[in-house]
Amino acid sequence: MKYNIILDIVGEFDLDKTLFCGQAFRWQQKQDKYFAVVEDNYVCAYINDENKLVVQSDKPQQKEYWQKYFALDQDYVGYHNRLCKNETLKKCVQQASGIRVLTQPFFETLISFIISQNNNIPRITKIIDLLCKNFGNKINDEFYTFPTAQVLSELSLEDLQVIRSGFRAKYILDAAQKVASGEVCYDVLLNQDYQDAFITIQKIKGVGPKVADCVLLFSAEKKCAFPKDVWIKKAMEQLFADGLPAEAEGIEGIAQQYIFEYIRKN
DNA sequence: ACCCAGGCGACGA
DNA sequence: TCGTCGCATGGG
Repeated sequence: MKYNIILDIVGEFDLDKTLFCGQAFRWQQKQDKYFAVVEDNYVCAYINDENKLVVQSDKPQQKEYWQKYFALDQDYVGYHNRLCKNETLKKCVQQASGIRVLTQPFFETLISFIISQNNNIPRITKIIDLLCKNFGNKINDEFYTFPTAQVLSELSLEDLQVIRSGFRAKYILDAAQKVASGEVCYDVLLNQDYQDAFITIQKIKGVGPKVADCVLLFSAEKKCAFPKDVWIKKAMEQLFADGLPAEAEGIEGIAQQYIFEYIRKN
């Protein structure tokens, strides 16, 4: 780990919850440190005794990249205050305080949430792990890069059989082909507003409203994306029968993380 | 043996 | 356009 970056934390920040609340699938905890491969960089992250986030890595990376990745460039004090004006949202925020919405690499996020459909988290993690070990680049005995769209786009369904992803394999190939060809492009999604990006990403087979919102929220910086899975639908019935409160307007995705964590615990 | 899992596409009305 | 159903696989 040659490179060392130290980031200031403003507002609530819970690294453990943020990495293991179901938005990311490739972080591993060892004692009080967390390890992963992000892009092609082997990374270790931890909170030091001055409550700063330390990010160590094998390759150089801009400080701004990690601020955005860990959402330390966002006004979470402001989000927090706004959401807590609503009593029900306040309960969710307090239960799940410190969770942040990461900004993760696009292709990895896209494929990960395609794999997540009609699936459970242990198996999602296992399939992603097999995908990286079979088609990514080796960093060390445990860690591999996430395979590129180019590499996956050249595979056949039989090649992909080793990851045991079932009916999702054909969706993975379609996503890889459309990203590799440029038909679906991250920079375009970033520049589109939410509504247009929501339509664009669903051109990929196996990407419906839920997966689209996950990719837009967890990678393409659309804070108003509001992924509606079975848990959130349950929460909406129980807690927000009249729809999301006005306090969440524009930051529905931030609220979603708190609500998701709350409903799963209760 | 069954049931379900951060959904989606195909199909019929 | 809307509701229903099958889908690969593995763990409980």
